[in-house]
Amino acid sequence: MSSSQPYGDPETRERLLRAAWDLALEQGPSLRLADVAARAGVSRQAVYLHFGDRARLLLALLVWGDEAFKLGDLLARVTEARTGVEALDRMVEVHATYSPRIDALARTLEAHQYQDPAVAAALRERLDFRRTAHRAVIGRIAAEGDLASGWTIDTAADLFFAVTLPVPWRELTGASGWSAQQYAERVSRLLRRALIAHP
Amino acid sequence: MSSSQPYGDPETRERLLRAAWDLALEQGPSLRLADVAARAGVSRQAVYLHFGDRARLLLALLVWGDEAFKLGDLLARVTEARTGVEALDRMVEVHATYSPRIDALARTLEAHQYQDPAVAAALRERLDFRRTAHRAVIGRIAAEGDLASGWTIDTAADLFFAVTLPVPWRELTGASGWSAQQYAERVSRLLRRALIAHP
DNA sequence: CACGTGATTTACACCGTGTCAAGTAGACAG
DNA sequence: CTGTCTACTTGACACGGTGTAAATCACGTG
Repeated sequence: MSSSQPYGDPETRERLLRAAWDLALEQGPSLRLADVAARAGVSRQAVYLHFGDRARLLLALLVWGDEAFKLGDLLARVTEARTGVEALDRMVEVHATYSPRIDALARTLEAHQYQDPAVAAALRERLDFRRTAHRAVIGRIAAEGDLASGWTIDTAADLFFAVTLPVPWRELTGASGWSAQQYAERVSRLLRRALIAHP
Repeated sequence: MSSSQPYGDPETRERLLRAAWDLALEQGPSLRLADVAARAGVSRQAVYLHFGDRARLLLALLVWGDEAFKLGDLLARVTEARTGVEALDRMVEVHATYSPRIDALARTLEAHQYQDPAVAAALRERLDFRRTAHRAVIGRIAAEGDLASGWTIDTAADLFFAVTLPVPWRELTGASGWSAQQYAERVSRLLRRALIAHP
């Protein structure tokens, strides 16, 4: 049964998503569907009836997380910034606040992208969306005449995008022990000094 | 049987490692031990006799790759640089040339780190080694008085380390289409402008 | 030539995914 | 009260991959 045509009780679906989310947080990326079902208080087969297979459950979880954490509202704050440079700062802040929330799921998806082309495609699509958002910020900075010499919009945008990926965030806030605020400050400083004409 | 006490014919071991390497390159991170064995012309169980389990095969592969591609020689060029800033450039060049060579294996290890604590630990150790190497370069830059204001050695080193991780490299040279030379130039420029006092 | 030892194979148990068929409990209509 | 539709359960099973145990082979040595 496909997930595009929802099946079953929405309440059960919600319980399954919450259960999967909690388990991803607790037990990391080795998410067993039997555990998800048990946590939600339904049979393992109910998972298949609701989501079809593991990949679609994970993708539903991604959408569910974005809504639960209001990613749209966060991104709106970026476009509402008064200058491009301020938008850059705010974008880094979005990463600082949003990355920890979805990190457990992000790792789960990263782990499964190799075994499942559908997961890989969804992840690729998400990264491309992300790149576009960063490019828009850099484009605005360039339009305001604040892009430092030596960069094109594309190269600067790609660097902005790459530096703020989840993996570097994970290293800096994990192994390096940076707080969310420190991450935002230091990454913003790095990018401003390198990319902005008059920082 | 553990891999610390090598087992069996070294030639067979070498054939297995080559087979695993080739398969990682061809088929990506979903490396099946049966395929490795078939490619090497031995039974699947020979893999277990030589390496114990999947994790130890992958780790042996990592060491084998470092030797085959002379990682030590590349890193020596970094310490031989005449200035810290030149060492930074050379370190970025090392990533530009070395990352594509071991990318297939890196992805395989990244994919399995979640299922296998031994792989995760080995990867963590490698990242810590990498961080130390980057810290040494930044330390040298600071000693020469070229570290820009606003950074400590630790924060600058962590950023240097994080920006040059394999995942950002993969995005920039893959989805963004940068050549190895473009990667080296642009990442060096980013880091010099942000971290160096008089770039 | 028997023999032991190291190298390797054949056979098997296990775990998680995904599928299938049959059954059940409750809501709702006639 | 009967039928039927939905949501889910139960139990079984095939498959693919890992890791293990037992049997077999190759070969140098007495």
